[in-house]
Amino acid sequence: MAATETLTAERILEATEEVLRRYGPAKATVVDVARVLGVSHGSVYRHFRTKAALREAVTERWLSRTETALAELTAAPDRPAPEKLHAWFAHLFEAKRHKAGDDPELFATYNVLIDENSGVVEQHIGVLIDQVRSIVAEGAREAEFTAPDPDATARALFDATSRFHDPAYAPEWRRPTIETEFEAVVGLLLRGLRA
Amino acid sequence: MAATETLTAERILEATEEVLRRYGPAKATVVDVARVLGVSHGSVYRHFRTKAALREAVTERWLSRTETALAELTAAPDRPAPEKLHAWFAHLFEAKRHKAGDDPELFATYNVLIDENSGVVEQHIGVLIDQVRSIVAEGAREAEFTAPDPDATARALFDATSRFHDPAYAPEWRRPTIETEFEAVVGLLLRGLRA
DNA sequence: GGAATGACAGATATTGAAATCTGTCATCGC
DNA sequence: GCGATGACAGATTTCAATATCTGTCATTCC
Repeated sequence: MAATETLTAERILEATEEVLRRYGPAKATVVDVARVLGVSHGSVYRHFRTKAALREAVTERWLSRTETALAELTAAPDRPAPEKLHAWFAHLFEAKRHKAGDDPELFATYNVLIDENSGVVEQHIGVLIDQVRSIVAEGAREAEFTAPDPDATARALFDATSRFHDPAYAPEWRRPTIETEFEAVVGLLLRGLRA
Repeated sequence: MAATETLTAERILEATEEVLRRYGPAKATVVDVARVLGVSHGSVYRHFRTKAALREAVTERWLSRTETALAELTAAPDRPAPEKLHAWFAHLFEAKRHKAGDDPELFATYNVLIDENSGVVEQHIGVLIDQVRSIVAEGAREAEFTAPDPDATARALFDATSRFHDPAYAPEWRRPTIETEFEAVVGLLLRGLRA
């Protein structure tokens, strides 16, 4: 009713994302976020203890969208594990590349978090590796993969494909040959997994 | 005879390396280098057209030491290709890790070059990939490897092991589990190569 | 004659003062 | 009573003046 809806964490996150998109992580301030919401910056601090916590929450939400999309792929039934694993990495690569290209400022925010050693990124990687582990274990169960230690194998797969999902390589993702290079690496890894 | 030997490019490189080691790439100046040599900075410019060229020459020399050591390994006769490839990557990892740990300032200089998109680094990578290609081709000849396109395969191997030689990951090379992770990745790749 | 010098202009980096921002909290208003 | 406010202190960033550095070149010196 009132022109001012109640101030929720969700609304603050929305506004923060908008401000980050517009100004980037270097210029965005908590006062900017408060201004967008038409409140004082003190009110923002009622919901997020620090600016870093706010930044983390935005990134967490942003990363969880990728996690969810990949989780669906992971859970898909009746699909051979090798094909599934290939599709999973291709999708991850595509998602990261898309984010780097279309949301450069939010992507930069994500990189700030990496430098800060925030647990959010570590956790994100943990979730992703766990999805890989799940596909590897499935492949081993169906005797398509040899993987004595699915956990270590999943991590190895993730490490070996770093060039295609680690933000440090984002500038290289525009090269026209990058798709071919991706296929060469994933092809080699899948061969290595074969039972 | 004279207290002052003639000023050669080699002597300048030596002095530059010393200065870089002491002050790091951010603080080292051409005047510092000249002071170490007891000459005016104008004399340094007689041998190197710009400061960037000097920095490049130092790094090139530094990188070529690694290239030479690995070339010996590559050329070793009577050694199975899989074993050779494993040793090659282990040696590269060890060399890079050693440089990052023992020569942090020179390592930082190397990273400056990467940001400058200097051809020196690209060339270094080219030389390394060519060595890998040579081992892969040898393995294919001896029917130990399946590698329809040794060049693409070499690049894929290099890409897949980025985490263990790309300076961007240097901070991670202190983790105690890194060796295990290296072995997991290389093991998987060697399996993928097997004929 | 040819290498070395050092004064110089323009570019880059440093510094310190002023402005802005973060995070707190006593107070306000519903 | 409880969330919102805005004044405030300390931390951080910005900005402009100052200092240093890079790269050139006319001149010096062997």
